[in-house]
Amino acid sequence: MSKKFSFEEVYKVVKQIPHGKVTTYGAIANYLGSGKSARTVGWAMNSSHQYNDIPAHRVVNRNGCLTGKHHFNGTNLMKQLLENEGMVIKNDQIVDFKSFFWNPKKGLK
DNA sequence: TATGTGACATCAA
DNA sequence: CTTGATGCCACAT
Repeated sequence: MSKKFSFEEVYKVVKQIPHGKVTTYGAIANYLGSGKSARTVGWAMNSSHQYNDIPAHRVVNRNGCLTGKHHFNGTNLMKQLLENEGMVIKNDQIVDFKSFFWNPKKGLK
């Protein structure tokens, strides 16, 4: 049941991420119907730079690693934002990531 | 129309 | 446990 999706769909989901929670590219892709298009989701984030309502810092890879921090303003901006949301970052990785994980299927229902 | 790309995910050794 | 290689899909040129 593979389904196609647009970047706009990705943005919509990312914008729905609750404060203090995070999700993964794969989860978004799976929620949109294409579990194998996680890369495309990441690419959508890349384009999200031209927007200002996309909390891309709440989207990380499956390991909870801040993969996209290099694409932010500098280096520690993403980390600061996540810490500001109430989580702890260690070695560019979210501590107890699964506890902060937010599933789009449950969140949006 | 075809080719290249990328902030991932998963498997094998 | 760590590292390397492969598959995958939507978008830009």
